[in-house]
Amino acid sequence: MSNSNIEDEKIINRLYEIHRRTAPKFESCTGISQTRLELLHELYEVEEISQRALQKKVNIDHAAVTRHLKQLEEKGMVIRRKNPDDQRFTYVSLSEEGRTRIIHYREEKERFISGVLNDFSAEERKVLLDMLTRIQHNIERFE
Amino acid sequence: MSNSNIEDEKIINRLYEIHRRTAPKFESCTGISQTRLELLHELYEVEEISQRALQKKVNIDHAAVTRHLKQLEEKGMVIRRKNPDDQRFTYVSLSEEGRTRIIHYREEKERFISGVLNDFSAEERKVLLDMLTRIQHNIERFE
DNA sequence: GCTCAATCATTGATACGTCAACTAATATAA
DNA sequence: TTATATTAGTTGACGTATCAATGATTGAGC
Repeated sequence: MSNSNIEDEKIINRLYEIHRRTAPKFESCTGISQTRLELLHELYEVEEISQRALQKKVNIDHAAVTRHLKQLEEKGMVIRRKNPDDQRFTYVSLSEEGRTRIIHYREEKERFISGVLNDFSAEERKVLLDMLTRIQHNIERFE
Repeated sequence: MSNSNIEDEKIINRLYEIHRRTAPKFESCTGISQTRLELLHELYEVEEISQRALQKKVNIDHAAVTRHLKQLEEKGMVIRRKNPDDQRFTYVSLSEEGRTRIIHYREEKERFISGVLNDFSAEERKVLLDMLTRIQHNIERFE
């Protein structure tokens, strides 16, 4: 196992560990999970959207989207209705309550992110985002 | 929601998405999950170690460690035995088969990592690892 | 020596992601 | 128009992480 790759390995391991340790703290800080907030945020930006289109935006599995939205509906955060013109589609929108509460969530998220990146200069943030984007592309190209 | 934070938000979202998309591909490429390979790798480096010490090294929850080791034991990859001098401790070691098979896993992991970082210069890798390490520290300091 | 605290391991409940199988509705093409 | 394919959504099975509760063993203080 060559020497240079030990460092590369650390990169991959760090990426994994960062995720594992971020997820619970994100939720305890903001009061909502990252994925759910992302869903709400997409809904915040539109009037109404089909589940399918929403799923494409957040890019997680259909099944997960269905379950999240079902629970968000139970909590009164979102509203779902079938498209009368094509009953296959379910349209989703933020409820009034959802639209109110997301503001608070987003503020907490901002604070959380500020903490995570607090010692990063603007330039560093740019470089980091660029690198992560490249990694993401590299991963897509597998198989 | 201020403008600069949109970019910061992308960083956090990328980190999350990278993990989500890496995990399944890592496993399909190498034939084993990242966490399990990490466990095996720690075992590879020692003769025998207590579950507790192993857990501290890989830094995931006790419960997860127990379950992984139980399954790895069922597959004949590791051997577990109680410490006769202190029955609270369970010692774990790689079986012969485990010791053989990890070599292949590690090779595949190396290939995987090479793909993920293929367009990164040595300098970039260094910078990236440094940044990720800083992020990790920042996350630890929460709450 | 006996009780209480500490430590390791296990198990249960929960959360969230994947894939695969299925249902329902619509589009296509013979 | 009727059979077939496609598309959206749901559900089930599974993997793996977390936290909380429990069991078992050992250590410490009285």
